[in-house]
Amino acid sequence: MEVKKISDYIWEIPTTEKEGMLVPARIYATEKLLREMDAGVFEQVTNVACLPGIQKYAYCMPDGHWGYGFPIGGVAAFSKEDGVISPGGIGFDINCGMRLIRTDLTVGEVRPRIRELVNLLFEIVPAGVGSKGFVKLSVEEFKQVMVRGVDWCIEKGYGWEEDRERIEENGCIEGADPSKISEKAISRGIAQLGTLGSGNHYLEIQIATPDKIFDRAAAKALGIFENQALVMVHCGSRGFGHQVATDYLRVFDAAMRKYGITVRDRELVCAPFNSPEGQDYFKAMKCAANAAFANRQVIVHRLRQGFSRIFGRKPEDMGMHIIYDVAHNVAKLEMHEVDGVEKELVVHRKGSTRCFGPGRREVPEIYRNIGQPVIVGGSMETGSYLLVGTEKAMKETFGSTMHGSGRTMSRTKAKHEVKGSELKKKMEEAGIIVKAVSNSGLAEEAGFAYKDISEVVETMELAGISRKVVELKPIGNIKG
DNA sequence: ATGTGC
Repeated sequence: MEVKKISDYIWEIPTTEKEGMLVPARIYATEKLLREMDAGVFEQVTNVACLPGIQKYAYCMPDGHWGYGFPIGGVAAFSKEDGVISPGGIGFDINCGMRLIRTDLTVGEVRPRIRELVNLLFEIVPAGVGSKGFVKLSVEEFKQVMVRGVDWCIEKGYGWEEDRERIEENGCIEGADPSKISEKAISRGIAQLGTLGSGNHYLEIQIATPDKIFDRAAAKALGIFENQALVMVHCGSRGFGHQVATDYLRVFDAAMRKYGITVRDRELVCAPFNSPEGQDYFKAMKCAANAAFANRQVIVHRLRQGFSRIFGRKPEDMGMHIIYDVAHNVAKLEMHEVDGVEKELVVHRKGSTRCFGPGRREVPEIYRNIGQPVIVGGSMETGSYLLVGTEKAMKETFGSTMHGSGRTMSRTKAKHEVKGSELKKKMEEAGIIVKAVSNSGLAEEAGFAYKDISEVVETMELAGISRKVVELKPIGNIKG
């Protein structure tokens, strides 16, 4: 495939490369990361460029890799009037996302208690496939969670009033409609509030590395200081979102025939955004997104309790404020400029993060002059980053950046490369105390199975899309 | 990612 170099960090595949491409495809990467990308990325991103109503470019971020229909690391914006919505552009785990919680504690206070802390958090935050949460809900209450998200949690005592504004969409996307949710999705999701899940989902105790605070002013505004302990949470909507995606893939199969849409790959199944089917999925997707925000909220509530038990102080006396919460698997209606005209677009981000620049009204007032916080999770061995969005991102990528490091090795291969028990020992020697539901699950997440997070983050920094604030290093990890 | 294949 012909890949044109636009800059040191942007590569373009022209519309002449594939029949039916409506816009060019753009990949953000260094030359090295581009070379390492699997062939699936090029195939998939150019397939996406063929979807009806796509605007400007089909994008892939530097952490991109092969996914269901769309690449993971993908961004695609569609016209609200004559574009589509596609579950494959959002992902099965609807509103999979990251949340970062600060503390006033230092590494000196936390490290001596880390094993105790990891053991307790593992006990009070259920993890693993099929795990059940501690919150018992009636069907009516679960529907309230779908509609009200974090607001419901705060009302029930699972959080603080201030938490709301420190979450993308304030933890509640308007317009969720539980009548668009199947019985099966309800039965899968009803007992899962406050659970971590499995795969690459985790809860991690991290330290703000002193020589890795890149922007002092932004760090201060975000409540970051040298040697500070923080907690990062990575999880989504569990079996509930998965079932919503499954349900609507089936609905959309029929809708495609009805509306005469053809796609290059069956996994790109979609429906016109304005069709009844498209709107039903959008409303159901919002239910799952709100349930995921609520899931992370209940987890935060429990980890505040856990810290309290270990350190003998109230969470509010330890400064356990949420820094921010980002969704990296979701579609949203947003205003963006296309050919000099402000338009409302259906922006799909799948394994990519919104990174709005300073001044946008969607950015919480407390952060409005530094830009939207972006939480990027690396592998459990390497570390993570807190970034902020830029004005340039608004112009170039519909205000979007990467979401993590991105896999380079299959789960199966990773498991053959290292034994979970050995990896655990190696991590503990390196100062990371880990407690996982399964050892084989741990091996799948080994650092060598992922791209170098620093290189991925640096790419978007040099491209001017997101700016580094601080690098965070793990000292404790709880894994499903 | 996922009651880890329908």
